[in-house]
Amino acid sequence: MVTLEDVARQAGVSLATASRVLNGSTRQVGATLRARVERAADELGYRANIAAQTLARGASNVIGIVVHDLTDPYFAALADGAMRAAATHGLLVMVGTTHRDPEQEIAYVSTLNAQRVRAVLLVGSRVADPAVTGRLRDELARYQAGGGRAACVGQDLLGVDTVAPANRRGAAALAKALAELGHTRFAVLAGPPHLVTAADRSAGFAAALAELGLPEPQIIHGPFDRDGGYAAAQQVRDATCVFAVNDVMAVGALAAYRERGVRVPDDVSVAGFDDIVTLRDHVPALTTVRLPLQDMGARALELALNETDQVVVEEVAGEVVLRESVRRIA
Amino acid sequence: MVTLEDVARQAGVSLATASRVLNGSTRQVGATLRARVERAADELGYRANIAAQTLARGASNVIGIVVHDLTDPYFAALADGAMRAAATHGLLVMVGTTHRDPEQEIAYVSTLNAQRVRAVLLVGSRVADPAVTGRLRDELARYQAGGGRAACVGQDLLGVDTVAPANRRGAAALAKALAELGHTRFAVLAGPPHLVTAADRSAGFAAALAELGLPEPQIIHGPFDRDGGYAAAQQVRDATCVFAVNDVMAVGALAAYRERGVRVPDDVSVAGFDDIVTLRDHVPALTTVRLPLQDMGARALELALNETDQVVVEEVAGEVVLRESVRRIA
DNA sequence: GCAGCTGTGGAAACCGCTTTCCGGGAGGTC
DNA sequence: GACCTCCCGGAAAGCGGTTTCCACAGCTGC
Repeated sequence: MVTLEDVARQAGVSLATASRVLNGSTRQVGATLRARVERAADELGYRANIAAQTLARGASNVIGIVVHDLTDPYFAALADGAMRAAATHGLLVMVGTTHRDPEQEIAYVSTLNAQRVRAVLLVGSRVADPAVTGRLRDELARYQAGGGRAACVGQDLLGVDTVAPANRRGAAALAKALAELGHTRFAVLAGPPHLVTAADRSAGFAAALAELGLPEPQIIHGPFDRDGGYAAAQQVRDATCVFAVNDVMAVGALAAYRERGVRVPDDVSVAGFDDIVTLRDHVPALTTVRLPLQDMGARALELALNETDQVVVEEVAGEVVLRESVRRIA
Repeated sequence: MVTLEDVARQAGVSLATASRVLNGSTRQVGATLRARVERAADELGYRANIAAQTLARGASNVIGIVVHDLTDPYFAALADGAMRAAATHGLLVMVGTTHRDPEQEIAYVSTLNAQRVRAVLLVGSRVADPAVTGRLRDELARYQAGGGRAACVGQDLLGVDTVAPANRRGAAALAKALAELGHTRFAVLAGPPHLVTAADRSAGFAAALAELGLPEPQIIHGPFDRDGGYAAAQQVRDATCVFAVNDVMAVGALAAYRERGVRVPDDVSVAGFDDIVTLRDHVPALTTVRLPLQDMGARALELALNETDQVVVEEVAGEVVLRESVRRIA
């Protein structure tokens, strides 16, 4: 491995001069030496050792993003948005996936802290477990005490800058739109009770129905993924409209209905949440609540990089999008 | 930021002892001192500075993965497989997305080299541009000269360990299967001519048809994504069966047909390639060639980590999966 | 002609950790 | 009891950069 010292020797200059030429410094270097150094670096194929730079400068140009599952298009979109934003700042990205294990999330924050990354983005729903959340907060606090910056996409539970999707309001708006179509008997494929995102959407939906004087929906809990939606759909009794708390679950529900010969939307209406782009060609087209996922990811990064001390929480509204998977009923 | 020295001082031991206790060493440390150090580290909330460790050890525990586009489920699956494998080795992952710009790919290799990452995974099709490929090879060679390890998922064009999907053979097998259903007039939504993956699949398909004595398919070039498939499908003339060189394009084609009232598979059969999991609920279900994407990602990581010097190329076979999007014709 | 700048190059301290090398004490052997 | 080993603790030399501080021009201005 060729080092700066090799370059300096080859160019016949000091280490300091070589460093100043090659790795941006405030100091000027004369044209002659500058050219000599550049030529030497090029000839030798010098690549700065970033670990050494990070150590010497006390700051790295890496950010960390922690997501639940990269193969879930929801997280892929958020991560992509954040990564694009990072690229515009010249930052590299380290991605960790927890596969929905909150302990992993804590472990990642610790590791990213050890890496002295410039910022950490926690992407995804919080869990309703004060103990876990507390430990995560501790770990984050430790990281921030060392000068780290953090932001979260999800619920404002960590005391850091947060981009918070308006899950309650979005679900409520969806409930109203569906009620306007004449539906009165609803079921909610509600996901796991401890997942705050799932719980919020479910609660917002139910609250809106209550406000409209409609009967309580049937609440069915289960996993937050496609198979969870598939399984939960089997348990629906006697509803004209089913709300799955995310699109991927809704797709599972649609698959379950299709297999059983239940027609959507003729026999039952189905709606989801998120408006995953990959699903835009699904048949029937999914009614959902659109979230600007890429923007949210990018925004979270900006918040994290932002130098101000006060914690900012930005709520992001969802937009109800009615498509073929629901229909007006008598 | 609390350093090892702080811990050592608080515990009343030397730096060396503290290091040995906290960061795995071959050397033993007595129980008393060990406990003192651990307590001090805990009290102070010590987190090792990995940049310093990397520098001192001369080796990092990070690997780099370069993909084209994380929001494309093909890459998400490959990346996820690689990341899971990395996790079992205790490695962290740095992900870069090129958004299909080959220059970006070269730039990432350079950056990851500077980071002294343990291994680099290049995931995705090569481009048929010898100049670009040459520069990428140079950059990789430089990285490897410094002790870096590299592997690729795609074509064996870089002189590094490679997991190579059997694109030609897979497409050929698909062609035969479709011909067996009675199809004779084919169109290929071939993607961009310079993308080797697309070109191989297209060529393998055409070659198999030729071998069967069937007429040449209509070849339609275009972007490698959903919209590319959508647009290309509009140009198909007079074929009973359309092969899109990847699933995402096939979905675009299906959307185009659906909008125009062309029924699949009644009026036209459609097949893709990859067997993207997220699309398993698509209607009609997509006939395709299954690639074990997660395994391939994981395998590429193993190859990269493998210490042997010889370059190994592993071909991965695809499996034809016939589903509703194709039908037998008279 | 001389004090005082400014602009540029180099020596060396330092970033936080690992690891080699050295030394001293405990235990074993004859 | 002398002599060897082991075992374990600490001092210090790196790892590859950055940056402070100093030195030495060459100018400017009066």
